[in-house]
Amino acid sequence: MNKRTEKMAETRAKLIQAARQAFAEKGYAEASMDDLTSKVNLTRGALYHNFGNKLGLLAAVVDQLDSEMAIKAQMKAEAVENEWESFLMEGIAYIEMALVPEIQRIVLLDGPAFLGDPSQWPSQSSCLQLTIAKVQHLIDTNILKEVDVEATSRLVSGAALNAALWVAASATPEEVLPKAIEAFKTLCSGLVKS
Amino acid sequence: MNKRTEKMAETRAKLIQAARQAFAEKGYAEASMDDLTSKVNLTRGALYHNFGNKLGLLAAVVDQLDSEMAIKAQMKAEAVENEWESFLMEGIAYIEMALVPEIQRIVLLDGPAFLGDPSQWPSQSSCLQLTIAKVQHLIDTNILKEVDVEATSRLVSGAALNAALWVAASATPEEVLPKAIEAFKTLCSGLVKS
DNA sequence: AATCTAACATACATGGCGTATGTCTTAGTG
DNA sequence: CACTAAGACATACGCCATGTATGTTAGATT
Repeated sequence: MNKRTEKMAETRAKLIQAARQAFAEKGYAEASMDDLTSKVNLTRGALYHNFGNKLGLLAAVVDQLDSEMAIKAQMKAEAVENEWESFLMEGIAYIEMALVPEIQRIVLLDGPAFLGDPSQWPSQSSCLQLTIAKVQHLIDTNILKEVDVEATSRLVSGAALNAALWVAASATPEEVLPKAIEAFKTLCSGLVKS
Repeated sequence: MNKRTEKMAETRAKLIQAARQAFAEKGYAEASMDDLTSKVNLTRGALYHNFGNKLGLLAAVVDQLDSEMAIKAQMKAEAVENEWESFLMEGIAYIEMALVPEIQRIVLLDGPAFLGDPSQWPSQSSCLQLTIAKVQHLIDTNILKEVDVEATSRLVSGAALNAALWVAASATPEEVLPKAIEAFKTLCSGLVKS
């Protein structure tokens, strides 16, 4: 049982890739499963066998994107020495990633609408978990006020994502992005111990 | 041409009301237009005549809810003397309203997913406009730092809405709500001039 | 009063999802 | 090395929902 699992993993990957493209372009609701499967020379049969239904495919796609986002954000954050600056950099990384149409459309818009609250997702939203860990650490090291960890994390990530939606919808994203980042920093400064 | 427009306004109201209920219960995608129209003794004919298509109906519903939200938030905010406290109260009001399933599902989840970014809606999102005006005023009166108005407003409202999503998804909303409010206040404190 | 407009209902066409069934390849077994 | 069992995927079908095209009737216009 080697050649079979190998091939199955390949078709799963193909379907997820096709779905990423289709969902990003047309949105989850308008994406046809016949279309996206045939683009990788498969049929809906493969899809239902591997993912159960259309929502299962969306969940798989969201999971993959979420993981990729968390990795990138962590890398960007780790590149900064200062702990507080590192925290801010993570948030800024989310804002910037949320500008990518694929992420915005699938993870930020369709994801919550069709899969429910991100914290309830199977992946548990790696991004959110990452932020929670970081906030906890900053509280432990006496940098942040003693706020509620989960609540603060949700507020911060929510602010970042919403800022990104605004930037992306604007006519001149390149011009407003720095403003969003600046406002984000200012807002977050309310969390630091004085 | 009086009795006709009168009756048409009535059917529009009936359809919007039915849609509010259907969208809130099943979500926009899963709501059947045959079902919701027949619940008020109409057919899809009335719907397409009045709203063009299913998205048109959603837009009308969102517009109505958004207006109601803005009014409520303003009332709550006006009840507070201190300008800064009043601003916070507005945000808190949004958090609390976002706990109402109807608002959460339709305005916060399905709205952005199917209609796009709220700032591009026909209603232009009264809630957002309200926050923008308030932020501008607080900057003018030298209470807030000189941040970018739009960016800050988006961040603040985004934080509030995301906090609400978290509260609503939690097992014990009554217990987490105060935490969310507290965290919101702390976060916003970063905006005040020191 | 006659006609015309428009609000709404009815009927039809299209397409998508989900499931049930079929087929073929691969892994295991004597 | 056949033979069988199972799983991965394709094919075929039914159902339902949206959107549109066509009717029908009530009310406005003259």
